[in-house]
Amino acid sequence: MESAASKAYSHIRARIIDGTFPSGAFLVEQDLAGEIGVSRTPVRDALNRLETEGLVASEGNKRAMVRDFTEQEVEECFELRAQFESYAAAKAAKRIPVDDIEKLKVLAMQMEAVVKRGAPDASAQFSELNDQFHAIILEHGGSKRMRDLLTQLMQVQLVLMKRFRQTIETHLQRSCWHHRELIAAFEARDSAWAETQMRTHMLSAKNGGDLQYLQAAE
Amino acid sequence: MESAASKAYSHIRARIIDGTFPSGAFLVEQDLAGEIGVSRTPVRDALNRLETEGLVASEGNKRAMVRDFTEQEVEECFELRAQFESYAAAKAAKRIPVDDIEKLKVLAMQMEAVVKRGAPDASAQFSELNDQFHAIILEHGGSKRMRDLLTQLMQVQLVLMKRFRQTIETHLQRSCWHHRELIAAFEARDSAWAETQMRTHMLSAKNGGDLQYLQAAE
DNA sequence: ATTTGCAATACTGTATACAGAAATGGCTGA
DNA sequence: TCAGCCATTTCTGTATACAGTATTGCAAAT
Repeated sequence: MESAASKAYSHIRARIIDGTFPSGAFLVEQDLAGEIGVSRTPVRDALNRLETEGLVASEGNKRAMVRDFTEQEVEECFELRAQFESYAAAKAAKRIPVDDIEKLKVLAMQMEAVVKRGAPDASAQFSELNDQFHAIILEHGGSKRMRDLLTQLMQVQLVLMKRFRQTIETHLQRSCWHHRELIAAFEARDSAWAETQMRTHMLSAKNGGDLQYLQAAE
Repeated sequence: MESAASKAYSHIRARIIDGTFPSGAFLVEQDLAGEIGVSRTPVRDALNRLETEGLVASEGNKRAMVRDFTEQEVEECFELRAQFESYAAAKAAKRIPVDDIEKLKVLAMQMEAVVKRGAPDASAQFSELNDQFHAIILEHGGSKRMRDLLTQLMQVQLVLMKRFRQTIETHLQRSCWHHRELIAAFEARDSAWAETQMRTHMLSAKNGGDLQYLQAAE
C-alpha cells in the first residue's frame, strides 16, 4: 500500500507541475490535508521533501509557497545538469554493457520516428523516451546519490517545460542527432567524446528557444 | 530561538560526524527524542533531512540507521566535488571581485602558517580556513542550489575525515601550493586555468593518502 | 543443537490536540 | 483618505496518542 506521505507528495508535486498550484501560490497544510484526505503530518513530510527538491520555498513559521524561478536560476539548472550528465556519460562510456547500448539505439530510433511522424503530442512522447534514454546512461554512469541530485535538478526543468512548451521541431531533431553521436561514442568506449557530446547535448537544450531563427536562415 | 527540529538535526549530525553514532548504528526516534529533550516529531524531521543529505539510511517502516559508505561511493563523492568546484572556479574567475581575491590571499597565507607551525591540531585549523577559502569561491562561482548540492557532498567527506584522519603533512603542503596557483588564475581572470587547477586540487585530495611514500622518496 | 512458529515487544506512520507565531481586517486618529 | 494599531483568526511547530508493522526472544519440534 502507498503511504499517506508519498500520496501527499505526488499529489502536491503533480499540482505544481501541471500548474494548478502556480508560482507563488500558498500551500497551506490543513487545506492540502483535507484535499488529499490525510492528516497534516504526512503533508508536512511531503512539503519538506519538496522544499529540499527546490520546488517549494518556506521560511520560519510562515506558509510554504510554490517557488518562482529566476531566469538565472533556470540557466544554472541547465548548466549544472550539463555538468553532471557529461560526467556520467564519460563514466558510462567505459562501463555500459553492449545490450544497454542496444536499448539506447532502439530508443533513439523511436524518438526519430516520433519526430518524423510529427504527431500533436510529439513533445510528450519524445520526453518520455528521452527520459528513459538518459536514465539508462545515468544507471551506468552515476551512483544513486548522483541520480538523486539530478532528479532534483530535473524537477525544476519539468516545471518550466510546462510553462514554455519548448518543443521547437528543430530542437527535437537536433537532439536526435546528439543521441546518435552519443551512442557512437559509447560504442567506441571513448569517455572524452561521450563527455563533450553530452555537454553539447545539454547546453543545446538550454538554449533550445534561442535558435528558432536559425531554422529560417537555413 | 532555535527550533526543536534544528536542534535535533545538529545534535544527531554532530554525533554522526564525531563517531558517537558509528556506521550502521540504529537511530531510534524515541531514544533520540529523549536524549535531545524534544518530542518525536522534530526528530523525525531531522532524520528525514539527514536522509536526503545522505548521512542516514532508512526504508519502509524499519529503523533508520547511520549510513555506511562504500569505497566507490567515497570516490564518487570526491570526483563529483571536483567536477562541481572546478566548474565554480571557472565561473568565479570571471566574476570574483578583487577584494575577495585579497581575502583568499590572506586565508592562503594563514593556512601556510598553520602548516609551517605544525601544531598538534593543525589539521582542524587548516580545515576551518580551507572551508572558508572554498566558500568564498563558491559564493562567486555558484548558485545557492549548487552550494546546497555541494554541502551534501561535503557531509560525506566530513564523516570520512574523522575516520581516516587524512592529515599527511605533504598533503597540506600541496594544498597550499594549489591555493596559490588558484589565486594566480583568478587574478589573471583565466577561467580555464582556474578550472583545471581546481580539479587538480580536488582530485589530489581524493588521493591524499596514496602519496605518502613520495615524501620518503624526495 | 538447530530450526520453526508464535507470542510479546519495540518502533514507525499517522492522526490529533494545543501553544505560540504570523496574517487579516477593521477601527481609530489624523 | 489613509497610516498605524489592536483583536481576531489562521497557520505552523511541537507534543502526544493510537494503530499497524517489524523485531525479538522463547518455546516446541525435529
